[in-house]
Amino acid sequence: MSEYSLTKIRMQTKITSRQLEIIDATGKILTESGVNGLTIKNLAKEMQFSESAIYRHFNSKNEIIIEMLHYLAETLDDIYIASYSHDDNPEDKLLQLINDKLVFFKENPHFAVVVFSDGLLEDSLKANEAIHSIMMTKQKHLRPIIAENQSVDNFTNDLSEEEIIHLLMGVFRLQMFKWRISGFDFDIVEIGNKRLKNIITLIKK
Amino acid sequence: MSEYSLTKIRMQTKITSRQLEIIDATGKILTESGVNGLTIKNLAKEMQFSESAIYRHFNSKNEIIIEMLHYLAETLDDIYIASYSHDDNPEDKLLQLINDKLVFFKENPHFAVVVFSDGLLEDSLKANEAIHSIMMTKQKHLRPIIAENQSVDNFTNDLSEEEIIHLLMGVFRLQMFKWRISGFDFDIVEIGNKRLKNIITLIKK
DNA sequence: TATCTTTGTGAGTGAATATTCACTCACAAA
DNA sequence: TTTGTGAGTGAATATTCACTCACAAAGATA
Repeated sequence: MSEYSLTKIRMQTKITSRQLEIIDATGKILTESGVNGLTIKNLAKEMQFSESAIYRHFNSKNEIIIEMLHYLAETLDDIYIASYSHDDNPEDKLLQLINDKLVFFKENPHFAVVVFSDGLLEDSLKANEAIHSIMMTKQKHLRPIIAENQSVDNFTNDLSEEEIIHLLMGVFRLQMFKWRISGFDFDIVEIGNKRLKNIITLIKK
Repeated sequence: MSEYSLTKIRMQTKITSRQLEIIDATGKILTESGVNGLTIKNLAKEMQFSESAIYRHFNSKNEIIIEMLHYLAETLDDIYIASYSHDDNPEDKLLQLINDKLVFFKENPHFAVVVFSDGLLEDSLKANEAIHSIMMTKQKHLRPIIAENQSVDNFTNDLSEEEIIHLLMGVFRLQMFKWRISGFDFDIVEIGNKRLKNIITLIKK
């Protein structure tokens, strides 16, 4: 395997375990109290140490958010890679990919919040960048699977690859949004998989 | 001030022209600087008068946001009502409805931001309520049109009414999101209508 | 003319905010 | 034994926040 295999080139933003804890706490606060609740004070309270200690691990509040988005992007990339199998038929590949992603969000609901909260940063440039990168990651993994399904005539060619991806992402984003504003009240894995089946019903030849 | 906002009882929250200007400015700021950029100071700067003058027209910052959401909900409702025609065939009704909505957002891009920004308020109760109401409004108008299309066998019955609506809303929300982070760089009416055609291709019998 | 009413202002206020400061302290390497 | 370090602390900082209030200009009204 080449050292420069596409999927592996993301640089290891080495994150300490403490930093990860803080990122988790950030997510938790965002989940419970929204954007305005995310203050260093609340973060310190959640971490059960002083406000100043936060700055031992991050240079600024913005950095925390950006690091969180990067971490999420990397983690999702890993999930997509892990769920990839050469053996399955292309439709099962899609089912597997989506299911794994749903399970991840079920287990880490606070990340569901972050994906939708734009306007998190004053300097929205870097945030948009990070959010964009998350969307691109998903697209990167989805694209070949859709293409394969189309080429074996399992999915329709009435819509382009890109259009089908948009459809999928739109439906899932909305479902995640509903999940979130419901207070994570239902089983996102179950409902999410149902939505996928719905779409497959439509795009299957 | 009693708020019995069942679907039909839209009380005329009489809004002055000055208030509307402030609401517009609010949307503009949200678009450009995100949630954290929305301060009374910035609002005053945008309005080109003093901070205290804002309080001549609204009692609090929260009130501005809530009033903005109400105004948006009412305006959208009006648009839906205006676009409704008894004569058209059910598919054209859908095309018309979506097109009118797209045109509205094209002309008022800053409102496109608001729809996605939850966590706008600390006291998120009323805001979430308002956002929920906007989504319900759309659903209220979409539902009978979808149902009619299904009942005349123009749209598939493989998916329920609700599932088709979810599909539509998901696809449009994502498209609006892309529009927004692109800096409103493309013609949302054109692309949006294309997306609708895509979906119709799939759900048409 | 005299007096409301509306809409603006400038100068404040206390609270909250992110960030910095000087400082401990346990621990480990030299 | 000395020295360096990572990880914590409480107090202090400057800034920003939403909001208040006494006051003024200008119409409308009486």
